[in-house]
Amino acid sequence: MMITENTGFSSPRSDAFPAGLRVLVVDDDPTWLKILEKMLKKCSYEVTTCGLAREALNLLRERKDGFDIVISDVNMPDMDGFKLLEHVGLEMDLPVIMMSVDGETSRVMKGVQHGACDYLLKPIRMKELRNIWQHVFRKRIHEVRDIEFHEGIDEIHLMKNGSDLSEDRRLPSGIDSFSGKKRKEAEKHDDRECNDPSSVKKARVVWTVDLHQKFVKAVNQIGFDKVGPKKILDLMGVPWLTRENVASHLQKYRLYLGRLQKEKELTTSFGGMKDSDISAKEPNGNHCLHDLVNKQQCDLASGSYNIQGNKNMIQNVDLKMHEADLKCTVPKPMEEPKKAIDGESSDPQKSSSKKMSLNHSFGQFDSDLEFAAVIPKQYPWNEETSQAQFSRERRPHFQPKRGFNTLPLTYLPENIQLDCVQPSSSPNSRPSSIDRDKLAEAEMKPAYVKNRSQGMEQLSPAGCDGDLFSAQPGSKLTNNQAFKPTQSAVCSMNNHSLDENLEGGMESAGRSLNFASGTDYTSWDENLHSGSLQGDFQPVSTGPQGIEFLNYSEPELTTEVPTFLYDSLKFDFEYPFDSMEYPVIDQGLFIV
DNA sequence: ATAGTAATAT
DNA sequence: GATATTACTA
Repeated sequence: MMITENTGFSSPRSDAFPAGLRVLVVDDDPTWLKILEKMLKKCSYEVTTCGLAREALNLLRERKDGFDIVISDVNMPDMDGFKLLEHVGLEMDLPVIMMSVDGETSRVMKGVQHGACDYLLKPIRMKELRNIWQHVFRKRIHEVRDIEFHEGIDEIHLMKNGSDLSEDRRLPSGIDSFSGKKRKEAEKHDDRECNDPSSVKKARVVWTVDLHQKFVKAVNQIGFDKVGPKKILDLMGVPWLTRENVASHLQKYRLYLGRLQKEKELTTSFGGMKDSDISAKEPNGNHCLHDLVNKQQCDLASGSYNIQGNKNMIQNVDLKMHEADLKCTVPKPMEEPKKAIDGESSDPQKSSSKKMSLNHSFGQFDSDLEFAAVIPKQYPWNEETSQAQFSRERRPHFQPKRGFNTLPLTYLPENIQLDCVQPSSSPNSRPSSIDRDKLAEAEMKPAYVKNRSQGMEQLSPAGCDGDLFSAQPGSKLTNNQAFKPTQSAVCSMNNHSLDENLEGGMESAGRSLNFASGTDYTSWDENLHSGSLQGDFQPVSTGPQGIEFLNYSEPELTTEVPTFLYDSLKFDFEYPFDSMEYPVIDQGLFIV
């Protein structure tokens, strides 16, 4: 399929983070080996450690294609790190990163001269390890660059993207070129290794449900008033994310929240108006909106469940809003101080009122929203692009030799479609408009709504949803997907969430999610929190993901939605399903 | 010098 | 529309 990549290169998605990159770490100090292994794994890399240089060399010789990059200490008893470097350079074209405790220029120089692609000073930080993959891709990049431009530019490009790696101790670009000598030769080899991943380019972060969940979680933990990209980034524990990525997402998130608020206000004050408007579009269940609005007004109301309702509302509103507010930065809601907010932690008041207010919505919505937000895109069926995204999201497997990368991409979409989507797909024929019209379909979703809270059910988005759906392809899926079982589960959850929301705004969101997801709530929660988990799970997920996905997906679909949700948390692949479940929400989330 | 945000570009 | 990047402020 073709994706609409801007890159002009052939390679489809360079976006994916190269999870699974096989790294060989060589250091005579077992402590460092352990530390590095841990850190690298956290970065989603596949790590092999080795205490002896000779042993490392043997390993490399045995498994010619077994590694993508080598990180070696300079000082080692059995063999000088430089020696190893030399051998590796001669016998294989693998990029080698040298490291040592001291940054003595002469040594660094030596490393560079011997072909090291980078030189790290020992207290090595995650930041520096995160982007070592760039060395692996550099060749490709070079190639690409040739196509595109001159050399220098590309490199710079890379550096930028990748980034941190070199930040601290990065060697001059020249160094890279050094190592480059072998690279040429190696290129052929590398090509194979790195092939699929395709060219490098920059990775465009796809905010999957999983990521967004982490994001929200982090936001909640930090406290709305205190949130900042950096803090969020740290809490999220996703190694390959940059502060900029988070900042960007945060912007979007705030925008979204702001919108929500605005809408709220509007609804509140002009509920009638909206209704009328809405009614105009969809006469049927708009009254719900009013009710919803009212509820929403209460911070609690906004609770996750409502979310759906909200979304609907929002969407409706959006339609209107768009024109005027879309960009308005103003939206920041200053309305309520957030009484509810305090619930969480932190002191709500200090920070800007606007934020606070937003926050409210944040937490609550987030949970729900998260799913919704990303999901739509993910669905492959929807668009080719979606596919691309999908793959990326899944993550970055770029493992050259491993087959899984391909797996997910290929089968995922199809399978999913078959199972879940199909209906939707067939629906292609049926236009969105139809969807709306079809209350029956709408009913599906509404089902949850009803279950949750009777009052809410009015909201049942049927009417509103229709719009939403129409708007986004994902919605279709959701509709189709909506299964009775799931719904029931959801409903129960929802109720809980509502209560909770009342108590503590933010948390409620998280909880609600959990509930929604069903069982594993805790586990996933943890995942979110602990970066380490992430790291572990991510990589793992990569390999198995595809497989698991298959297994899970089908069964779960039939059985229970909630399950996958959890799963999804653990394994990205599942998302699709999840998303399916929470269609409505999705749309609403980030509609912006 | 860094972090956050708004604005703008892709 | 989503995300990246830039520019500016604190």
